[in-house]
Amino acid sequence: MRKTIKDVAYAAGVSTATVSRALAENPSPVAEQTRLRVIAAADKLSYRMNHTARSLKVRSTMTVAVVFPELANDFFMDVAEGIERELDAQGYTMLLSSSRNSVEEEQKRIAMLADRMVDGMVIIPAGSRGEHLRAVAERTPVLLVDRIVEGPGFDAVVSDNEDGTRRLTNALLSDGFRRIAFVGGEITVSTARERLSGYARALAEAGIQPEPSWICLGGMNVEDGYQRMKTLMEEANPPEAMVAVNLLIHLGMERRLLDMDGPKPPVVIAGFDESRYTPFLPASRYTAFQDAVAMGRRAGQRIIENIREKKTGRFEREHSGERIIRLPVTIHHH
Amino acid sequence: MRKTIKDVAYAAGVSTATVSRALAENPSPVAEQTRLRVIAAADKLSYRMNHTARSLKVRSTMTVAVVFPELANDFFMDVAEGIERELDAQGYTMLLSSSRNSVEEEQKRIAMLADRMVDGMVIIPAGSRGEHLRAVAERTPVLLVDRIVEGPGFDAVVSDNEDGTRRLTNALLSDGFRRIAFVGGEITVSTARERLSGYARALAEAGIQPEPSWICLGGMNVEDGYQRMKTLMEEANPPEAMVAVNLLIHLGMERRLLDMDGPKPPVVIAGFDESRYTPFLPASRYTAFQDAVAMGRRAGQRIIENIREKKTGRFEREHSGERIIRLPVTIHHH
DNA sequence: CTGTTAGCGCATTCAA
DNA sequence: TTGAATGCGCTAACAG
Repeated sequence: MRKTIKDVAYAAGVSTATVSRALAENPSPVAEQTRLRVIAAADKLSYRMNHTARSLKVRSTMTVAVVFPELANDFFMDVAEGIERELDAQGYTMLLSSSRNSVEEEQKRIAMLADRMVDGMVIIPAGSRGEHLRAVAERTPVLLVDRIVEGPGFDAVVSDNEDGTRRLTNALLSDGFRRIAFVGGEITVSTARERLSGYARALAEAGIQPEPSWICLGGMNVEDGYQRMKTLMEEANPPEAMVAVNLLIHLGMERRLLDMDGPKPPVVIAGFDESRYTPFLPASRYTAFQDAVAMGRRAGQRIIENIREKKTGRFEREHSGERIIRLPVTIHHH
Repeated sequence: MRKTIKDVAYAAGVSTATVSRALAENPSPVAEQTRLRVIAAADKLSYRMNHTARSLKVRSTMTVAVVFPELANDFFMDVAEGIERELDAQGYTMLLSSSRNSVEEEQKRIAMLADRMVDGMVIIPAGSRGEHLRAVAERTPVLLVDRIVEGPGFDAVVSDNEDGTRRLTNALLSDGFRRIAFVGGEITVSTARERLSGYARALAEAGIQPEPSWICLGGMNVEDGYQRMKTLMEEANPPEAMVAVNLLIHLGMERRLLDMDGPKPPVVIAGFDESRYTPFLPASRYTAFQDAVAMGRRAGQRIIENIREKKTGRFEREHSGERIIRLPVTIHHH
């Protein structure tokens, strides 16, 4: 059997209360001498605290749950790395799970995690609405990352998406392109919406009226990018350049180009996000780089702050309005 | 405050024991009528079980910890997806964390997770030795994935790495290449070792004696691949083809090719693993595909079996010898 | 079929 | 500075 605090108490010739005090993080009133005796006994027995029992008692697990739409996604995992580093530095543990791009699944996960008494949650929401988050958010600090949901109430750490596509589009305009398409995503997802907005704004500022066929919305996967590029290039007068809403779409577009017979059309793509493979994508000219790890770190700090505020009771008061942190993006030329 | 079992008992006019029985997964002896009353009371109060309290009592958290060297890695995350799906289907929750490629960190993580009473652990070991795993493995089922450690004692789910590089090399040989290099990894990592072995075996079977400079070992990152390709191509009589130990190395090699001035040398690469970007890598001709999600699923099943065996006491007995599952790899041509 | 009782391992009153 | 007692929320004997 695993040793308990009782075993240590017996071995050190003190009470369990004293052991608890001696082994506590924050200095408790214990004579230095007894503390040493307790510690000696503890590691002679290789005692390890039962974290579950402690959690039940102190009503805190020192755990932060992270719920992302999927795991196998470079951007998300960089964010997760950032979060974990920050949490770890503060003594928290990260519990990472996937909502599989389903709001329903997300809701289940969150409920289950709340049952497990996680101290806080960091969520990249699968959908655009946040009703199902509200209930849990009343008891547990919740922080949104990357995407926000409709209506107020949630703190968030996101990128300045509109600025990103605006600058991407401006870069293309500076290069002399005028017929610029936007290959986007579901308008329900905040990032997709904001990025569309930045594109539209840049064109408007340049006095260009986009043709309806230039704006392609819908799914955000590789296949969607492939199909849209196909459709676009089959037009009588196809666009000369395009802005891709994310890496998956971008990749799909490039793959379509790769699959085309005959001479490749000289289209140019400016897309959100980049990866180690970006140098190999022939049409890629500009990318809007989001520092995902940094975003994760900010999120980690933020959720810990919220957890602490809640503990000290300042939570309710200061949370009248939500705080949204917008991180800048960097435009890279290739 | 959150409702407890006591509140439900009071509302339903029964004892807490009855509530516990009525709400239990596995059918307990409760009159259907009282069960209904309890359930009604429970969701009128929107009661949710305190999972921590339950865990303390039943000494099981229904949680499996997964410790990987890093999170931002496509292969690992596909494995994680597979594990999670399987665990989820069986009612388990996955706790994912990173050892940051450090054995020391791995040990800390594992100890911490053991404190949290996880029911089992799935580990991709950061190092080649397993001493630090042994202690925890005596109390908690441990399963290795992708990589194995020295000495016996651990169940594992891995790929048939040797077969993979052997077939990769044979494919290159069939194409007429004779001067084939192996750009590998740390010999301490089992995958790297096994893959080297497959390459060497294929050459030996073909009666070819590799030149010493063809076998490049060491780090397994993009930069390492870059450097090695550079060195190889600076030789007087460089190899015509190469086998890459993994995707990162492969990528580094391609990048070096990309950076070279003048006409590109006509080298061909056969590498382990593939990604959505593989079609864009100019030198890539063959890949050895590992179904990472399937590997994860097998790992998930396996660890759950071990957990159940342990519970039923069969654990110690049947675990005299370890069981290593080797999954086949598929060779793809590009 | 149901209630009573007794802990799981720990932190924290309250006294001493 | 220390110990004894209490209970976090739940389940599992053991009676009835």
